[in-house]
Amino acid sequence: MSAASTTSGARGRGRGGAAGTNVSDRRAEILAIAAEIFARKGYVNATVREIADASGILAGSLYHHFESKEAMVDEILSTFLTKLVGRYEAVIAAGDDVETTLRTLVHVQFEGLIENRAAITLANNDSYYLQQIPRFAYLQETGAHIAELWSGVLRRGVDEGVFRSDVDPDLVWVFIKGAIWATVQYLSDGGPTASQTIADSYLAVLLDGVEAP
Amino acid sequence: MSAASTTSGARGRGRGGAAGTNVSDRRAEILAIAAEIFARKGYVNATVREIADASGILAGSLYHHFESKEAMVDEILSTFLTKLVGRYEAVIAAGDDVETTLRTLVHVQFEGLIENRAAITLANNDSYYLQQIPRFAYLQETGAHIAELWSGVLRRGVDEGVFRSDVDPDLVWVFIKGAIWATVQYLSDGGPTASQTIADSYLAVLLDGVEAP
DNA sequence: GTCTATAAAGGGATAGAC
DNA sequence: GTCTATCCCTTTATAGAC
Repeated sequence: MSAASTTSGARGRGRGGAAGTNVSDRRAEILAIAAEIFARKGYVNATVREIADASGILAGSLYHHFESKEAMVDEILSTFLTKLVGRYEAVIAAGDDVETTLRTLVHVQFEGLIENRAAITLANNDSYYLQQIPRFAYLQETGAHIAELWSGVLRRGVDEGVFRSDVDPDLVWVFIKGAIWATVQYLSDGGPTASQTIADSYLAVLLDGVEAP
Repeated sequence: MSAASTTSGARGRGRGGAAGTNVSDRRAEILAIAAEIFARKGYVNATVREIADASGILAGSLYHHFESKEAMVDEILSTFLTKLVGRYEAVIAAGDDVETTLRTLVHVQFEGLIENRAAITLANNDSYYLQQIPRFAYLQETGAHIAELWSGVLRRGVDEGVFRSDVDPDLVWVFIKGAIWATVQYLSDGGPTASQTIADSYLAVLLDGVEAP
């Protein structure tokens, strides 16, 4: 997580402007473009020339804004993950009953799906490779932390007799994560269905199963 | 994996082959090594030099066996997919009742998970990118065909009143596929649990949900 | 803040010797 | 069937002009 604050930075030359179009806006703009390209072509296959091109500048000029290609994807992923973990923790801290907590977590997960489509696609497709780079070790750590949050809720549900006890909560989290993240493709493949509807469909299947009542 | 120990020795001309070592064996051997490397590092990031190295030969020599790097991954994926589709179709053709068919499909899917770990990881991580290359257009077509097979079974179950009718079968297939394929990572991350057990855990959740009875 | 120009490295692939 | 040697291309990143 510390990676978020470590981003290239240092060049923050007294900026901190409060209003108006400033460096941060341009940075954010380029970063959003980069995220889309990373998501579409994969991190390794996306080139800085493409990103610069899509941003209307030349490749060399990118390095005025970012330290490196790695720094760009680092900022995209760490920003997204920090936000996501924050939401999860807030939901859990709210202290609702365990089924409500699970329902809310699933909704949060699905909402994030659209809002952060590019970052999630990127995480989906390239985490495995990026994790091998020391700089991105936090991906695995954060993944483990998120798994802990979810399976903690599931375990609590088992303890309270709300959820079935014959299936390993860690494994259930793997199922949930896989199922939800897989819908990213479904959504971008033209599915017009709102994320709320899909979230409810998933909750129906997750809580009660596919068998007819 | 043990191939790693043969690193670039290059002088290993022993051939130690027992009787019957032929071209096809060597091809298959190299292809298996390539699949592991593709799975571990991603298609784009894996280099032909690495594959050659792990195979105990030099990069140029690979081209005696394969036309190109693309041809290697093509063969890995198409072989795997052909086999997988064949199994699905056989299960469906068996004509069991719809719940049994679904159960068997899930088991087939999980069995393939271990047997074809490398190919599935590869499909998981790199399909998205590879699909953009004309040569790999069949990945999308085969994916659509597989989706049809599964959601066909699900639809039949809905028609027969065995499965709930309030959730889109296409969407359920996305959930199922995501959940099962996500366990690849779980399995290779040291999970010793046999695929049978995991398959049954998933079926329990899929059919009846996580709520306590 | 962007451009021109280019360095430095690594990639896939080929030709021909053995 | 493998090695030697190498070509050609693309990539990330840098230096300095404007």
